[in-house]
Amino acid sequence: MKKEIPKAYDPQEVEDKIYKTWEKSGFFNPNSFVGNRHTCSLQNFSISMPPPNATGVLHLGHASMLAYQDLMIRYNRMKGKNTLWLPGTDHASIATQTKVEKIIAKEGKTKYDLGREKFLERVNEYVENSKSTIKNQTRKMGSSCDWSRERYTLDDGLSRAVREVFTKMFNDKLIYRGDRIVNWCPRCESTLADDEVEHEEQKGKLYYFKYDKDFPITIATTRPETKLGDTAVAVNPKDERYKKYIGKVFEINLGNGKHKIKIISDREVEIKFGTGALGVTPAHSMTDWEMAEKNDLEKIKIIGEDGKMNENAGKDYEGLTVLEAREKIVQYFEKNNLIEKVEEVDQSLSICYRCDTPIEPLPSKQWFVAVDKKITIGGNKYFQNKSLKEIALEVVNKADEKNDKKIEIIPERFEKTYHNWMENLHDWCISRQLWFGHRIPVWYKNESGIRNQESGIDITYFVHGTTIDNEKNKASGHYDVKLSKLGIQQSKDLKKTIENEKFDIVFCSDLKRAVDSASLTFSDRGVKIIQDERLRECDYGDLTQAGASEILVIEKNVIDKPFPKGESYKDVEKRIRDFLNDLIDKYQGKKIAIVAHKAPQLALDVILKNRTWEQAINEDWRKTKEWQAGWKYELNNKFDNSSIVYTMIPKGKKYKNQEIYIGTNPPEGKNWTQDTDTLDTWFSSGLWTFSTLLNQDHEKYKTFEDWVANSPDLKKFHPTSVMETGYDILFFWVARMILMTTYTLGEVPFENVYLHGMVRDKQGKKMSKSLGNGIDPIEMIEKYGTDALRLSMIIGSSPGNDIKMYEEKVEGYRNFVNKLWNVSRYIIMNIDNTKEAGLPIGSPASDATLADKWILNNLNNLTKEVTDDLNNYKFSQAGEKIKEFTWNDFADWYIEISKIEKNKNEILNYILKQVLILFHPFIPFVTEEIWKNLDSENLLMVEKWADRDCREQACPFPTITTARDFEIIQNIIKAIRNARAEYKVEPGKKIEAVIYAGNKKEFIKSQAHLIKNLRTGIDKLEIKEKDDKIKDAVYLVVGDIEIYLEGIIDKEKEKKNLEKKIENIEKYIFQIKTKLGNDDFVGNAPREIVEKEREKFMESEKKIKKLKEKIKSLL
RNA sequence: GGGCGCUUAGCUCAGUUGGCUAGAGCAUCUCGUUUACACCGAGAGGGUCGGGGGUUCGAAUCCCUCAGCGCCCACCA
Repeated sequence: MKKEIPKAYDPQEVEDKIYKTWEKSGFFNPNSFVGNRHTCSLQNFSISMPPPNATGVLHLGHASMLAYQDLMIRYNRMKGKNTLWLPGTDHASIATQTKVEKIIAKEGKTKYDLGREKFLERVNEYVENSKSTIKNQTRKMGSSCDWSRERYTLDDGLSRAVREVFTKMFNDKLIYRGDRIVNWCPRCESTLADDEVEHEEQKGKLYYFKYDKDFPITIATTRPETKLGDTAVAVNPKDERYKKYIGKVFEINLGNGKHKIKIISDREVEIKFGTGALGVTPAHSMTDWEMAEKNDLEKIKIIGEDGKMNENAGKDYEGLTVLEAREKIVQYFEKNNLIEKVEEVDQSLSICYRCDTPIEPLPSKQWFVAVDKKITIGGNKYFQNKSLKEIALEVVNKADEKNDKKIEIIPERFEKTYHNWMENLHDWCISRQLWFGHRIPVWYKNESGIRNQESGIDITYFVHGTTIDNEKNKASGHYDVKLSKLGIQQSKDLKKTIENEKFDIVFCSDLKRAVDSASLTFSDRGVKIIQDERLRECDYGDLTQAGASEILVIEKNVIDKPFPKGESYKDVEKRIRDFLNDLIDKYQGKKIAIVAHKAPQLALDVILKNRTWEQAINEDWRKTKEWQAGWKYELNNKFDNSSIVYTMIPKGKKYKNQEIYIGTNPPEGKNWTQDTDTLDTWFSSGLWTFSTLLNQDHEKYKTFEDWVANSPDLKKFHPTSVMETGYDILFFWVARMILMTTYTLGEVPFENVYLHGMVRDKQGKKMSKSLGNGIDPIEMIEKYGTDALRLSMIIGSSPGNDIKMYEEKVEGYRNFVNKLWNVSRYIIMNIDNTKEAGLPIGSPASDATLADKWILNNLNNLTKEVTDDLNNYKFSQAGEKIKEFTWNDFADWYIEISKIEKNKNEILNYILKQVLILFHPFIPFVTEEIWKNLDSENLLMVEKWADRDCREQACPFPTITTARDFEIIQNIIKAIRNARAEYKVEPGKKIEAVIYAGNKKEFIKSQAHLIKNLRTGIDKLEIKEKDDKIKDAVYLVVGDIEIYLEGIIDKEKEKKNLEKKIENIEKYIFQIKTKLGNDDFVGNAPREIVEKEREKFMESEKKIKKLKEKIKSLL
């Protein structure tokens, strides 16, 4: 006994240490791994780790993905391949932004309160945090990925790749900007791609109604509120009821002004549904939009981006939420007796896949990727007058044998799913109105320096009422001062003046005079007043409270240079610009009132009216002089009291007229502003396999082509070997990578796709926080160890099928890991020579026992089968086989035998090592730790794989196939044990046995030591050739061998036993008899099969004869 | 509406191209302190392979059909 080894394996004690050893070795990085290459071919093997979202923590889904990938990586590394596993994280724009929004909501804030910049700071802070959590947890799983190559989708290099590809696609006319109906999530305030919309079955009401009394057709709808935007009614052309109306136009009024309804025909309309007539709402339904396109109908947008009805819906509805509007219009219909009936129906509701908010289809101007446009790209073998969709279909097509670079999906059935999805793919909307993500590399020329917006925002600016300071001609700056009596009156007057004006929202500066004016003017109007400190008066610093006359003189001097301790007009301009950009982000198409001060108003002149500061000040002076009384303006005729109306961007201004620049870097020159939209997360994820392999010092390369050509990793590791991921993101991600990569590089992103299933709970339900049925992988690791967790996810699962997880399962594998540990503990503690297997080849051959040959033979078969299985992605089978071998053959039989036969150090050591090698990719920690305890020089992680390809000598011992022979001995032993249990022989009691072995006598004799000593409790064993007399003993038959156990017989029991055995065998014989009696079977079945049946028949006949004889003798 | 998958022991699953009396783990029951391991060992019971039909000498396996469950896609207002 040389070493003290703990009785039980303690994963907590070893895992972190082992991981550190691996990391330190540098072997995660293929550049520094030279380990065992000499025996195997120098192929490359690479996997891009599907980037976990930079949000939250690792869940079981990640754990299973990591287990599979690490398994493949470790296997291939041991095979001697140049192996790279590249880790990273995805910024996951919408998921992350939603998450951070929720966090700041708890602080009572919205993203607008923070502003774009500050909000993004918060997001990045959050991302950094969860990134490090995820990284640590990835390590906990034992992942042997190359951390030196870790990437993040928002890295500099990866971001450039995004801009490069966007630009390239734009130049190839694959990206265009279109005014189309899109999926809009009112909560995220962003568009969504078609597949980011989920459908939920819901009960809904189907209303049957007429637009008005004179309208001849009843239509049915589940969304009455959208009827305010109807411009047609569609009927099936074959529908006799409505044929006469087709082409006619009716004028209706739903209370939002008159509009025309044209009766059109469309084959898509189902005659049997509802009334067979469909109200067409072009702006708010995907189907209707297409009909409108075909029929050239007007598209009236009545629902805004905030999910509320807009002015097109009419005065009664404007500002109402969709549901409020629904109620209201139903009331209207009821009042006017227009409703025929209301039906309960099941409908599918579209919701956002990130926040479950109902989706509004809206027309909007967005960026799209054209998937059906055929293009030709020089040097790209795929794109020769082909579309993205066509190539994506071609590349995943088993039937197409000619295609040399095709992608194989495992399991195969998902290729069908993929095709089905791809064939139905529409142009992909890639712009998002999110803040977090890659800004779209598009710049607009705009004199104001503010992003152009088509829908426009109306700003009505009110300077606050006269204050006490005003009356004294004092400059107030940031000093809080009260309104004078006049000021209060002015504000009240203004309230009356603008009585009929509707504002969506009011902003005021947070200084008292502005707050008071605003609340006097806008009280009781049901409009929200928001204070914003960016609207404050210019801070005049030391001049605050000085006489105004002085300010007037030197006002122009404050343009660039602040007064001491104050700020300049340029500073004011800056904060106002900032404020306006916020408005643009949130208040598209809204009418806004601002109540603030003079300087901010001048800044608006500068920004929106394109004045210089000098001009603005001069104009202001003129006005002031003209009217003498300080703070009244009448620049716009609309109001007669201190107001100015700005329309930030005129409505309907077309982008065609606008100068636009698309490129990787910002354009030269002034007044370019970048589009504030960001790109769909999946756009950057689509580049993941190659953007991560591009050189990170990208600045060196001026062109993209140059950059690509000078990235050695890309050459070496791309296409990646396997893409391992869950089937749930086949479309989101896998499909997009195929689209984007074949287009950009002219090669596929990966050669194989391995899809694993979803991890579910014991009942097969999805794990979720709300159900509380989730299992935390880290908790499992702490309790049972990483290896146990890994095994419990790999064994018993098949590709593409969901896997059920529960704690007992992990516990079971923990037990196995401990068993392996104890196997090694026994061997190490009992073996003198554990040094490297410089095993003298052939030396133990001469005295190799049957058991030796049997176990070695089994090990050889195991090695071959496991290698085959792993090559064919049959991970579960491979793992199960090793486990079975280890536990059953090795531990339960062979080690026990070694205690009897002795001197098996070399073989025990050899088998243990082979098992460790085979098992390492599955359970890296415990195997590495045992390996270390064997005083090995190298890490197991880089040990050569166990099969013939990697080792000169797969097995140093001669192995003859004697499996059958050993099984005879096993069966004899099992039969004796069985009988002992059945006859309740006391454990300690020794028994005597006689075996009649016929011509196997000598063979059985040679193994008598095993029969005696392997828990059979046999004291005296006689082995004879022929059954000379039947003794008064328990009788057993194993094949053609008969066994008598003496001294334990209970005649009644023995009789029953034998009878039962006879019964069973008779049943069996009957089956074989009918088979053999069937001429068709004998004539048609393969000879071997028939022969086997005959053998079985004869054997059973013999057996039954013997048993019958035995029964007779008992009587 | 279209497509896909699943249904094998009480539970979780194996079962390769049809061919050894359909297997394993957990659970149950009976024994057990033997040079590692009770996170263990020795044994036992438990299944008309969802139902029905077909192809075949032979079906858990291939085909059809029905039922139940689950998933994905789709513009049923």
